[in-house]
Amino acid sequence: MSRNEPVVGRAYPRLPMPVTPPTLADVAERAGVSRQTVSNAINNPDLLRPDTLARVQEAIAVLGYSPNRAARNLRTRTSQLIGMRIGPAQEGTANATMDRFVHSLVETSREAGYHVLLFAGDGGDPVVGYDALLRSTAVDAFVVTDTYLGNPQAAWLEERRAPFVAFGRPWDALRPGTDQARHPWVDVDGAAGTELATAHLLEKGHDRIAWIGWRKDSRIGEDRRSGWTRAMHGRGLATTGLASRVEDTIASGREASAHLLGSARPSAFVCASDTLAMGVLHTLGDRGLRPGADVAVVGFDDSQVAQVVPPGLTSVRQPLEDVAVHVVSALEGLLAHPAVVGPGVMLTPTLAVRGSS
Amino acid sequence: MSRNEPVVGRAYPRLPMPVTPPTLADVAERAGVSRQTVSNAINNPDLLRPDTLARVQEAIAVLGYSPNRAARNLRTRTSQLIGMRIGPAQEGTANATMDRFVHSLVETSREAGYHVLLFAGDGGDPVVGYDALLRSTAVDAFVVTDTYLGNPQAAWLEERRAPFVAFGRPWDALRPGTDQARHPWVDVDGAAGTELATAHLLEKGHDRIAWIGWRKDSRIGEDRRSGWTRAMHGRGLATTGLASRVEDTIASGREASAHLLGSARPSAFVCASDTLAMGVLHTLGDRGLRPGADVAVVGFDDSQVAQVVPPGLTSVRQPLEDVAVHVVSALEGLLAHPAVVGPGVMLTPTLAVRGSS
DNA sequence: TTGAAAGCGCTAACAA
DNA sequence: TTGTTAGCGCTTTCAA
Repeated sequence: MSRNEPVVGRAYPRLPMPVTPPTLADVAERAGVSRQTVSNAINNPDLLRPDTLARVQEAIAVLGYSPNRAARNLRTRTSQLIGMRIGPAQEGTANATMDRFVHSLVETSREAGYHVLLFAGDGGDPVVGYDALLRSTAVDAFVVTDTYLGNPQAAWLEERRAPFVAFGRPWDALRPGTDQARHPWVDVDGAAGTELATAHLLEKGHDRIAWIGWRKDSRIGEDRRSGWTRAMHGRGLATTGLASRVEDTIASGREASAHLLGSARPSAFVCASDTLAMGVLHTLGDRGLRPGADVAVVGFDDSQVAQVVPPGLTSVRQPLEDVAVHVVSALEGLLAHPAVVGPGVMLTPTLAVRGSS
Repeated sequence: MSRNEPVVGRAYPRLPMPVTPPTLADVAERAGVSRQTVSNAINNPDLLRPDTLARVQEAIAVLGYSPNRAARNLRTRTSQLIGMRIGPAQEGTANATMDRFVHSLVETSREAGYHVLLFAGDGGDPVVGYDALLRSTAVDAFVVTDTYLGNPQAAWLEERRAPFVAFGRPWDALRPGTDQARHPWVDVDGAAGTELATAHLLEKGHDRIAWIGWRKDSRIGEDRRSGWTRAMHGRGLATTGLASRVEDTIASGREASAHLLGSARPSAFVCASDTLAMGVLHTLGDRGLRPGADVAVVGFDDSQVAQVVPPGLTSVRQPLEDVAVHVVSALEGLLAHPAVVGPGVMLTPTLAVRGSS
């Protein structure tokens, strides 16, 4: 029952686009059939006799017809649009996960017949943007990417029965008594990533591996931290005095690493973000230490920064292309069967090894 | 004549959102007026008597009404959507101009009552994405960002009389006999940026300043290069042997700078991109030279990479927020008066000075 | 397998 | 100042 886009024939000389695009009626007249038959040719081609179908398709090709979106949307009560909120660009950090994800989402959505509608967050109330789009039925569903902030969006959207898929597990929105969330979600196993990073450093012979992460109230931060402790403890190594929890800024990473180098004297750092890892690189630069050769550093996110900074920053890479694929397929399931909420999807990151380790 | 979004009252207890959102008719019934009066209350509030308006607004607030987008779009033949093609994320480079621009565009569009619809480029024909959206009247206009590649999009869109504004001057699409383009455009003066960068280095006492730019067939590259030569020649300094034209990759920048350091022995580099500048930083790292202290480096784009790499990469910054503002206002002008094409807008970049110079 | 009728929710034009 | 009528272009009945 796929909603086929009209096939644009190559053999037919296409008429120049008139001021107002052709409608179903124009195609019907040219093909000598009724409007419904043209509609069927597009949406249910199996219903037509082959010769009728061919005649209609020729008319479609010649006229360059494509169904008017607004009319179709009005009639079918869909928009083929996925809404995603995008915050202001984060300058002065290495954070670009969302940008990379947007690219993947756009590509994946296209294959599913959807476009991505971007909207800005209102400075004050984070929910107004969602509300406006929802009330006006401007989008079919949302992709929510900032569940981790403890934002009320997920709960708010659930209450409205608004279709959405979260990129980020529902840290505290599980159904009572189950491990099932009320909404579909896709996430990347951060702890597995940092465990991978730590194991990599252990293999390289490091045994004093420090952690620089986010403040304790960050669920993601604590999750990523747990991968480091798990790997260390698994080797019987202590972590006392080797951890630091700070803001996600270059300056904080710089300070934390300077402090740790003076106290616990680690030979390697695992960081909760590339931003923090870049802070470590600053400290090494200040002290004339060489990343990789003197002190190993691993970041998280595999940002452009990690890829291009000399001598290359080893970093945990989230499979954002796969995330997008799972998000879109969850979205399709959600729109097809609104009542059914499938299980969450947890993906495993990889490690991009570069000069810094 | 502004198309006001309905005011959401705080004083009125909002009814829970029903399964199907309220329509104009629901509001009309509740307010005891006709549907047209409700429509006027939203689109032409001045036409209503204050007490009627208040009654309607109360009903709107209580019901949480917002006009159905599809119906409005169908009737007004607009979509309040701006289409923008987004390519795949460029990994392994420092190029993120488009991402930063998208953020700015989304924010600016919102103020003008538009949303941004992102679509992916078909690998083969770059025009199919535009074509599909145009034929189905899914967007009101496009923002085209890759005119510089010599892509046929601008000409193609012009031929279709599709409304669009280009980010990037029309390098070879000027009207015959004039310096006017056939379409509105906004661009940043690259030559002014590199001239600024070169002048900055000259002030710092450098006189052997090298250029690493793109291949000669890149109009943007040659434009940026001209700012460097202008500044050098303006001080009576020769540029012979100080320039290199390569691919826009880290490796190319690395090789070119290594070669130049061995031949012309420059004390500073001006680069056509942050990617190339990062290549220079790689070479300096290889040779134990300190950016800023031993050799100065300036990039172009003020990417995240420039901002966070130690000791900070001085870089030419494009005023993308302003670009977005001018693009959106050109778009509004275009949609209001399709026949009139205003003059292009050229903006001046600034220099973000950091440790590398 | 094809066609006729109805209506999605809104706004423009006109009438009262 | 408010209400009535018509119709944007499409798809979903239902009838032929």
